[in-house]
Amino acid sequence: MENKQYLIAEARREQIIKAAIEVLRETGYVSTSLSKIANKANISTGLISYHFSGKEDLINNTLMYLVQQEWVFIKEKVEQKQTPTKKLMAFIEASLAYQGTNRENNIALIEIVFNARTPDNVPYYLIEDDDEDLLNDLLQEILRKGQKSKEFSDFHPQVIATVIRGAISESMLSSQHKLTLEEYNEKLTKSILQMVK
Amino acid sequence: MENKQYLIAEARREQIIKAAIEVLRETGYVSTSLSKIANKANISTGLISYHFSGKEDLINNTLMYLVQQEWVFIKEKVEQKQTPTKKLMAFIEASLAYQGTNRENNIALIEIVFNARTPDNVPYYLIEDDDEDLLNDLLQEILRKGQKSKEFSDFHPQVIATVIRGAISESMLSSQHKLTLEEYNEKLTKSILQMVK
DNA sequence: AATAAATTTGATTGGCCGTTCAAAATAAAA
DNA sequence: TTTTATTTTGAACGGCCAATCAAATTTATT
Repeated sequence: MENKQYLIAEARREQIIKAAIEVLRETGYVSTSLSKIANKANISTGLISYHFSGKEDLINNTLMYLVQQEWVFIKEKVEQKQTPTKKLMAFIEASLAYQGTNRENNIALIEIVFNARTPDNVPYYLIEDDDEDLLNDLLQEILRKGQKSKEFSDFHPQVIATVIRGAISESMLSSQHKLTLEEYNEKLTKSILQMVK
Repeated sequence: MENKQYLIAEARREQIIKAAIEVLRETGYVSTSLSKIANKANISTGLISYHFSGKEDLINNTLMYLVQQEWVFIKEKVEQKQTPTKKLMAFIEASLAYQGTNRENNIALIEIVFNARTPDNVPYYLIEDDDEDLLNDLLQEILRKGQKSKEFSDFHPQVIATVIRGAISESMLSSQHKLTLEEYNEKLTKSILQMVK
């Protein structure tokens, strides 16, 4: 026991969030309880209630943490490229890469999005967060600029954005193709470009 | 109270399944309990346990019922068309139409797929049911035949199938585009054809 | 009509849940 | 050091859950 036994609040909050992510992946949302999270983090249950106003608050903070992680990773990769075509390719590659290397985070995110509901009982997966979906905005901006520069053909940007993001999400779930991440990325990118060019 | 008070077993089972679908949509998987389902169906909780071996059994039967409903609907529409291109268009249109007109069923299906886990704790959404995913098989067959007849270009059928199904799933969730079902179907089909031709 | 089989009820049981809170431990401030 | 603020514990509470089962009701058979 050489660790500092008490961490300041912010570090403790992050520790709890990380424990929540682990438990979400291991047992699923339905079986995720505060006592399991507390156990995973080696703290008492009461401490979670001290740092978060309740289970819902903890879940929401965990979701924000997960969304932020993915956003930062993908945004950075996209910004390194200059042309819309290259940015689009970077977007796809980075999305697949993030899902490949942060599988635990992605599963936790799925568990939350498809389970949590607002106080008035609306599932998170049906919420239209027009202003909060940063990845969607980024992708749409790439598509629009590509159309302006004539690299891309004339299509409805939101529809194509939906197709691309659907393809990325689906590929995380269905591993029915027996391809490596690189092979899959190459084939997916080729088809998407065929569609937008 | 003019209904027959007692139904035979098969009818009772279906009644319970339909009540389960309603409760799943209204309250979400997490809050779905046998007593709520019993209440919705105006029967006692014990009766559910009499007709199903447990909650898990009921959920699995509900899932099979939902998958079957969608499968029959789409399969029929596809079989009415002759060429791979027309079959593909019918597949997309029927998938979107089913989701549009059976929203309650689709939400219940999502709630189950993203929550239920096998006894050894594998989420349903990660199971690779190679032999059980009839819709995937149907779509792949269409794509392969289209390649044989030279209507479609040379691509990896499973990858494209994943893209198409992802686009369809995603479109149910993200209604960020403000298009009608018909408009969306038209634009989506156009883009998909651009990709496979 | 009498008996057997199938169906339905509803109360009960034991278990896990999220939250609360007084008391203890630690850290910070004076 | 003394005092105050922050952090942590762990037990206790009320609530809902899935499952069980004996008793009651209805249907089928003889």
